Amino acid sequence: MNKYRTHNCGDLTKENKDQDVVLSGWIHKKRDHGNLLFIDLRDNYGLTQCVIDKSNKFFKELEKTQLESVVKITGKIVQRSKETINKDLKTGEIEVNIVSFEILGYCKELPMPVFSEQDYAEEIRLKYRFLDLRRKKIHENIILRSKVISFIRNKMYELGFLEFQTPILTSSSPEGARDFLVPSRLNPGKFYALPQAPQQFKQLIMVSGFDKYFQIAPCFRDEDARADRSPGEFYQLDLEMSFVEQEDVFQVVEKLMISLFKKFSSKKLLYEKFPRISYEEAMSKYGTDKPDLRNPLLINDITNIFTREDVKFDIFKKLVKSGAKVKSILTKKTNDKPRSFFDNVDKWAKDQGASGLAYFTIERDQNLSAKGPVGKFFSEDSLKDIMKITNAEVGDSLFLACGKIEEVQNISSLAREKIAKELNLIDETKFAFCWIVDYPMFEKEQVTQKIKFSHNPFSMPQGDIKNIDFEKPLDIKAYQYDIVCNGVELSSGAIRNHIPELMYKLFFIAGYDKNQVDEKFKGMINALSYGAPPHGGIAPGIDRIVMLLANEKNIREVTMFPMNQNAQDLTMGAPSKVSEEQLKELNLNLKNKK
RNA sequence: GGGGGUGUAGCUCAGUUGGUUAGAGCGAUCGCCUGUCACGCGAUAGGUCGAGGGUUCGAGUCCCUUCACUCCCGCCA
Repeated sequence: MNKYRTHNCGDLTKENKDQDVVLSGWIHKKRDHGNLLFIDLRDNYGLTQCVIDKSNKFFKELEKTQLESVVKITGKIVQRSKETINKDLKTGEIEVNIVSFEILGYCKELPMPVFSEQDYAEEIRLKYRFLDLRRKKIHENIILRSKVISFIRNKMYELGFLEFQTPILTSSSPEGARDFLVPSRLNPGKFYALPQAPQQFKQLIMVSGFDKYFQIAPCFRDEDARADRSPGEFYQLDLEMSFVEQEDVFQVVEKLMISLFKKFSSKKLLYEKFPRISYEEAMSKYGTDKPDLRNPLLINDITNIFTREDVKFDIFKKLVKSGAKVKSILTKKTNDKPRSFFDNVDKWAKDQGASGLAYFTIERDQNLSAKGPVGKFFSEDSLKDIMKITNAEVGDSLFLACGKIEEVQNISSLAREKIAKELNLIDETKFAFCWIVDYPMFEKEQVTQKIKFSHNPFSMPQGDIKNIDFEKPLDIKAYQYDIVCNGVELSSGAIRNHIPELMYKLFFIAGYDKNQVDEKFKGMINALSYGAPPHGGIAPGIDRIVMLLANEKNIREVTMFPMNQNAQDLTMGAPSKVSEEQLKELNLNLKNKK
């Protein structure tokens, strides 16, 4: 028999009554009646109420034992009387009559309570992460994460994929995020980099003939944090497949996501075949390439309205003349909304750095008219045209943003989200997946006006490879795609360019000659020259998937030992100083010694 | 690098227009209590009001500087 327990704290029921049991766990809560003491004993599996009274010689000692101490309790199961049953507890029909107990791990006074559903400052939570992780919600999130990863592994094997590890110490890559560097002792003055993603390795795996690869891969990027982005490290479900087209990748990912989200959430999937939306369409309808399709609001371009003689909205007309665009967001049946609703949205837009949002509501007496501060600028005819473009009806309202195309897309995308929230239009019980496809291969850099890769330089351009018009690089689309769920970008992926000659041509457009490409991507280009299969893949973010499933807004709620915003691990005290000896061995000198 | 928010007891927070000795709940300690499950009741301890400087007769409160945490922009092929 195990020395510490015969059962865990989650599995005793009235079936076990009269049995002698041993339980070990944490003292979750005490209810001390002076001569009678209830103890909720907790372990990973649940809570069990244990009782002791003053006739027991251990009573005084147990009464004084701190919460969160680890104890071993020996006792007998008794069935609770009907009035004392706790229906909220799996083990609520029984309790353990304590015979003896022993402290296995003493607990000092707690810096933060474990028994509480209150929110605490991140600082204290991260410093005492081991205590924080005992708390119910996050404990369950972490267990969920483990189950999700295990499910993904099984499913990927089922779909014919093999998991391979790729190096953690690798070479610094010239493009992309900032690298984490690791000095090499044996190669003084040289550095390894931690992989930003196993991108080149997974392509090499395809060239090596393994056909279908996946990995729950750690990725390291030295960039600033966000609520949904850990500083430093995160995990991807990295996958790559040979002899596939874009749709083949979609099939695999849809199968995985649908089964995963059905298993781990009670929320319904809005689409079982994820809509394919072109980048262009997404930008024009939603103002972003990560649209939340639960949000029914649509954006329309009504720039042309402001070239009409019978529209007198001079501020917008002037801007339009100098190249500005006007985007509208339609809200249905909002004529009964108070003025403050509209003004708050306008004020919010100004807080976002935009010049604000004009608005009016369409009414009809004898004639059509626009009500609102700028309503008077629109003729009846112009309103009819607006209604045609936007599908607006009498009683609906329109919010208008005007400015440079990038700015107006940005603010209308944010406004779409904001207004939907205000009007409570987002169905929180649904998951809405979609694919964003047909990304442009190149884009013009704002400042320098230079042509550069818009996403992954290794992506395959669309169309007949022999007939690509390299003279018009901005027209070239790539087999490059994103998967988005509820407005969260889960991943980018692509069919890769496995033809070195084509790669040189594309890199030339972005300003790299052959020698530079050979130098920068030595391993890749070389490998592709020895018989590379057509291949492609994607790498959905594990952390964000778990966030969606756990209904959390912050990635630290699904990460066991996250770093804070300054990329410090408060539990372990990382990063930390190192000794002179270590630096010397690595051939390093610190420039600014403190 | 920039912008916003927060910082008061171990924890979560209140603290009015600048005004006497800075409060509450939880936790801790002590006492009472044999059916609780957020047990109850009573008492005690616990504060560099993030730090520094300034204005003022007087600063938790106003001003300046600074630090920490957090959210956002930049960044994240």
